[in-house]
Amino acid sequence: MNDTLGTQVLAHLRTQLITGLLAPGDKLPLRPLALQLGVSMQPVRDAVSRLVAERALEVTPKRSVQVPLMRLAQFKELTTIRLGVEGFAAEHAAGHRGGAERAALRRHEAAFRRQSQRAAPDVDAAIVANANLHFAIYRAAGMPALVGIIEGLWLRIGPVLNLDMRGGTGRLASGVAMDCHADLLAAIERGDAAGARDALLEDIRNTADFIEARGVLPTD
Amino acid sequence: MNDTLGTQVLAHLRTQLITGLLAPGDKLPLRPLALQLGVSMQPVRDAVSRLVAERALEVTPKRSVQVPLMRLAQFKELTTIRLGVEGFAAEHAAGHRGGAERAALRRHEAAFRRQSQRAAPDVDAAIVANANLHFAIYRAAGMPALVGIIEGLWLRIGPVLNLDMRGGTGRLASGVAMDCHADLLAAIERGDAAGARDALLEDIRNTADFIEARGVLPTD
DNA sequence: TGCCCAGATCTGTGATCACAGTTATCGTGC
DNA sequence: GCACGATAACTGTGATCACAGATCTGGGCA
Repeated sequence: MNDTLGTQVLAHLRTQLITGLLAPGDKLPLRPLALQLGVSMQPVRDAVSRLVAERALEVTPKRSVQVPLMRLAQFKELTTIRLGVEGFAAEHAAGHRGGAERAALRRHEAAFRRQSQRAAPDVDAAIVANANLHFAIYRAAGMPALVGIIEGLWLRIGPVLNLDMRGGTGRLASGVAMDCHADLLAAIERGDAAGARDALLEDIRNTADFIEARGVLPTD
Repeated sequence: MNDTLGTQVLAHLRTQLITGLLAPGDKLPLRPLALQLGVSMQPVRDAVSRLVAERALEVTPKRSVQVPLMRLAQFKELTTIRLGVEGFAAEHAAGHRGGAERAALRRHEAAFRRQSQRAAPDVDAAIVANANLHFAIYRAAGMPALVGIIEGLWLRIGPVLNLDMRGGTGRLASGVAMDCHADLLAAIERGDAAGARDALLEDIRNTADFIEARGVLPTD
């Protein structure tokens, strides 16, 4: 049942959104999209409809589907929510210690660190490793519904965050994310809920501050 | 643009879910539903598709759409998430004090109290007043995206909570919810973020404990 | 050369049909 | 009377057409 065409189209669009391959403002007309993916319009309608429900896409009053533009205020709001919700998840993840997940955590952290330290980082690989690390932690909280909520947040903020990283602004090389990840893992491994939360909050805040400082988000 | 048929069907189904008129396990076949609402299958497909995206409905492997059954573990998980997310919203609502919203808050609280104190409460009115009160608070936090997340949580847990209340189990008459609401409003009016959070958490916990004690949720 | 208005083309929405798979029902055989 | 099997009705999914409204394009006028 998960292999319907609509579901496949959905997965395709989700990864494009989260990895920043689709930028805010990009139009997604149904018919050309269907043609490009080799399916009829109906599965595309289903997938787009679901993403519109999660506000990962929007249909404008002018009858066109696009990746929502994000104003600075909305970015700050989503960041505040992320601090609350993802911080909450990190606390619980540290509480549960993530048993079997520990190895995966270390693997993703190493993958991200490897890209950060390279002279010419593979941005795609870094983005994927970062997402894998974060979601491995969130899953360790043992609350699938919470992971779903966080996925919704990433779906909305992903185009902004990763479009920026993809632009090659050198944030990766700064290594601040790397340090946060190290603190985060250490806190989780010693079962320090408050420490894990704080490390994660710093990671989120650093990223958000960097984006905001670039001043590319419209203010009105 | 908001007045498409699909959006109208969506609104109809949402209220039915939140108010407990649709119970877990209820089937929602597209064709009969379309016939009943006097529209074609397509708008119903759109609406159902969006609710499936929010996990407020699910399509079984056997090809039928239904309100998801909820196991005790899932109920507890959703309750934990509500404690985290709605508590977070209450904190921020108290921080912002909710200026213009204060009057609305008191009005909804009064409406709920009125029904609770009646010998024969109007369950529908009480459910609506309770929802209005909670969401007026969440809106006061000034984060629309957060309100959307909480709506998603209520959409999933509403069928369980309000189906129970609708069953006439006398929880309304006990007056515990009433007391929590009073504490909650008092805390918000004096700008006490921690107090507002605690009062809300107690409200959520009381409700959840009551449902769990009834033992109607399957454990496997 | 610059502006504006019509027609062509594109947009999402709604409706309808075909199809494969499931479920229910009813008749048949024991 | 009961179990079983075929068939009919129903399920969501995919495809396609019609339609109203927005957008783009190109030609004609000032």
